[in-house]
Amino acid sequence: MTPSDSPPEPTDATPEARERLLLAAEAAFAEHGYEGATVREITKRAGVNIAAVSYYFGDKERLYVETVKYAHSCATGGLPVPTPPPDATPVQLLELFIRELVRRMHAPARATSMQLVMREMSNPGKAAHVVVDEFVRPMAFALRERLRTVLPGLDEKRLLMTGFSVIGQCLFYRQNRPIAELIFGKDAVGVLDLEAVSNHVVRFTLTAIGHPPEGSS
Amino acid sequence: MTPSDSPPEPTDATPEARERLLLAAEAAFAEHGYEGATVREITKRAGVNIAAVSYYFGDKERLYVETVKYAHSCATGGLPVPTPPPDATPVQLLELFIRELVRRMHAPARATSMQLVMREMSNPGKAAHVVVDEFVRPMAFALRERLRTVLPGLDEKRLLMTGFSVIGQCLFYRQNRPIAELIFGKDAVGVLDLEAVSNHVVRFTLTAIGHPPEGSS
DNA sequence: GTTGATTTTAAACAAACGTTTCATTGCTCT
DNA sequence: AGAGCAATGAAACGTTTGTTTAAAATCAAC
Repeated sequence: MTPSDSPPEPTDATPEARERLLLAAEAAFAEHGYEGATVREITKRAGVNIAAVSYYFGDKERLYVETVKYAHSCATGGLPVPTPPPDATPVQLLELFIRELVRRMHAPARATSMQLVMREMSNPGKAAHVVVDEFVRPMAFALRERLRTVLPGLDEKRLLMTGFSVIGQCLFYRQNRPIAELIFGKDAVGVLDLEAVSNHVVRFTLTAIGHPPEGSS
Repeated sequence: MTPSDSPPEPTDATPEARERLLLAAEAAFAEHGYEGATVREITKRAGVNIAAVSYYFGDKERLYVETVKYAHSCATGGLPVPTPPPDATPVQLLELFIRELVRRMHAPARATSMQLVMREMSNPGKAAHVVVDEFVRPMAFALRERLRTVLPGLDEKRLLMTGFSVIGQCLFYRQNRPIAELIFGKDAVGVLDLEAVSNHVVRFTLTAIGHPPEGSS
């Protein structure tokens, strides 16, 4: 009958309707959440018939999971963990890692993708473990190992919290920018671009762990 | 007919049905969000008739706004901004402020209240500006002023980002605990209680801004 | 040009949604 | 007791939801 219940397979000859559906679903789910977004709105925005979601994905929930995966692959651009240059001190490695972290959070091109992924992370559903397994956990573990190298002898508990301090700083600008703009004004927050933020987080973090950068005023 | 469109007034003789409705709505909205929670589920959990939401609040949206306000007042316990002791150095004032911030984020008794408020903050809707105006903005401004006292001469941009670094650390444990548990295990994150977190955030922050506490190993 | 599979379409489905109606209850005054 | 008002109850309202149906359209292969 139809390739509905099991995905039509990434046979690489996937029709373009499927892709447009994913694109529209990404925007809708990112903006209104799973329950807030309707399949009618999604299919309308994608320019396909409403039955297409059943045809290509089976139902709304499987469309959502596939959309989160799709958004995640778009947001990360395929890069797993940033590859460090061979000759670099542990502190420099940590700094590069933080800059990469901030870059991924900010990347304006993939804003909606990131927004959807973040939404799923705030309220972990059936698609969360996929993103965690193949993206977040490797990043978190890599950060912890780099911190461990810089801070040998620190107990696991404080090591974990130090990592959370780094991630917390980075996540803030992604998760709470609307509120920050509501408090301090759109202009005041708008000037905090990628470079300003990453410079600040690097300086703040390195100073906090006892390895202040050179020109730390 | 009924006191529906305008609230029945806090005549202090408010019936107990209204309160139960708010309580049930708080839990439902916190767990499933605005669109995900249904008035049937709420009224069922509250043990009242479905028409009660129309009778007491007019419609679902006004119930939601009132619930967020209610949750906010519950979460903050009525305290506006922590009152500092008269004899305290600027750094001590900042430390006390951070500890208060962490305490408010953690407070397990008001967990659902805080969860609902945070959910509204992540996706600002019609109830966000109320919470921002009478709770978040005063806190944010107070934090900035205390940072300004400790760090005189720092330009506004970096002052803002320093505040975001503090808030970002505190928010992390509230907004991303489920994901953190998914990554590192429930046990590893569970041991990070209020005291451990506030001690860490204080030490991390004070060190980062060049005022390390005494016993900073 | 016809066959057969794949994709798209319009229409309909039952279920759940928020909301309203109206009758009924409980209570307080006179 | 009876009138007036606040509160509750059961049932239905019209929409919108996700999903399905079956016919029409598109396309490749023979």
